[in-house]
Amino acid sequence: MSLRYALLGLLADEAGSGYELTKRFERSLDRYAWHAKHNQVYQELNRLAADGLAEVVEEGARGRKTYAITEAGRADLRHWLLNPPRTPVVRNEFVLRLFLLFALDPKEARSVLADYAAAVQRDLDALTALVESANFDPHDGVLPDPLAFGHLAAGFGLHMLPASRDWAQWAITQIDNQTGEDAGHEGARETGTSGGDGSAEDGGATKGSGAVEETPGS
Amino acid sequence: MSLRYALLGLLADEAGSGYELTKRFERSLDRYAWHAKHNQVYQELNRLAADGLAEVVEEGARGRKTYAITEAGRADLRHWLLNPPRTPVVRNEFVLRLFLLFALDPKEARSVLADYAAAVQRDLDALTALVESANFDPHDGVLPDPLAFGHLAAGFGLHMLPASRDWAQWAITQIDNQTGEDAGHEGARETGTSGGDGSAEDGGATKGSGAVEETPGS
DNA sequence: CAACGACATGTAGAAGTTGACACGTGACGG
DNA sequence: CCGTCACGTGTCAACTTCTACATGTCGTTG
Repeated sequence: MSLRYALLGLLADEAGSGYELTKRFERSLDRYAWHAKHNQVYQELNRLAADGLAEVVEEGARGRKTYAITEAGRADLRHWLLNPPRTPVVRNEFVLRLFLLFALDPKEARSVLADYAAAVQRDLDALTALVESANFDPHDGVLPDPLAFGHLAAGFGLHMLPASRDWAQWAITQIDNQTGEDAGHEGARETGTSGGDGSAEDGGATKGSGAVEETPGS
Repeated sequence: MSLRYALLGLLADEAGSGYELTKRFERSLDRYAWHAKHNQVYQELNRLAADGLAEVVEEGARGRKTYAITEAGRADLRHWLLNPPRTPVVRNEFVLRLFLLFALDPKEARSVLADYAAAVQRDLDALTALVESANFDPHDGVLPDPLAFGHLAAGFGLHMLPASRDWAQWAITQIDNQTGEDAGHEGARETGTSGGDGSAEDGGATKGSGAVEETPGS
């Protein structure tokens, strides 16, 4: 049912057509919150309209239909937002891959982590640039209104991306410490596999006594 | 196909039965990486065996079948780990809900955020306690081996949970600033809705000029 | 030894998601 | 005015996941 509420949420922000909503979906929710394809969006909009939670408020060129949320839709969305389930579903193929890295040998795992950290850094740079340019088109990214949809999402990225990158770098130091300790003959040299560019290297951190360390505290 | 690789990953760590793998799944992958139900696990194990990626190495009491990964399975997993897709799928009902908070009025949104921050803090406390008790049963959580599965996952939690909590607190200050500025008559009082306990309140932070601020830098 | 709860594995149908394809429209350049 | 490309909406079959149900076992307790 999450897709339904994702769409109701977007409609609560502003009415729009399937095509337009698909684009907004990709811009805002897709990365961290929820993924959906355009055909799913169209189908769900039809269902939303059938259930009276949204309605067609305009029909334009090329069969374009603009949907708006109804009062019933707002009430339903509100109820969903205020009643979180005990165990929400999380599916993240990124993270899954990272968690399973132990199945590779250390230098391969190190390479994947370095690539990941670099990619996260690129995302972060892009987001930072977007946020700092502070006066964007409201339809193109973050809104100036601090309560608005894009603002919360941007803040989320600005908090989570560094943490994600730092974790990857921490994991790299764990690997380096490990290979340096009990396999000192092939530890910390350039890896090469899958095009790692080494741009995510971390200085320091040569301790490491076995337990989890060097993590941000509570 | 992610479930398939999640299971191959767990099997690469250690052989196990469907029941046991389901438990390991819930303990390790479920929270951040991938969610699956027990019946899905059993079905996928059958398919894995049919495809030669896993095999039954032992049949015990109560029809219990212990599966182990095969060489083909290891190769397949390795290939998957080393070849990430351009756009992995992310679905997180938690985050979706948080992103759509703008559809509530400020005090309700504030309450949900406070609840969320408190819940994250509880998770973090639990994880910290687990990690600090440093000598757990290897089958019960984090392994002492720094490269091992649970270790990377625990480190992930220790990095991401504080960021997540901090984001929620940041969002709360954004709401407080907003309501304090242009609706000063009903801004920062106790909310009550859905049982917020206020334990995640943040002192300070009364600035706020419209753009995204007070976020960890690059 | 009967009852009971945790263990352990599964099936069936419905709902959600994916990937590929299909088809008409409007704008714009040549 | 013709081709082409982005726009815009949709269908369909295959696959994945969810909810609910079904079935039997082992160990413990009364």
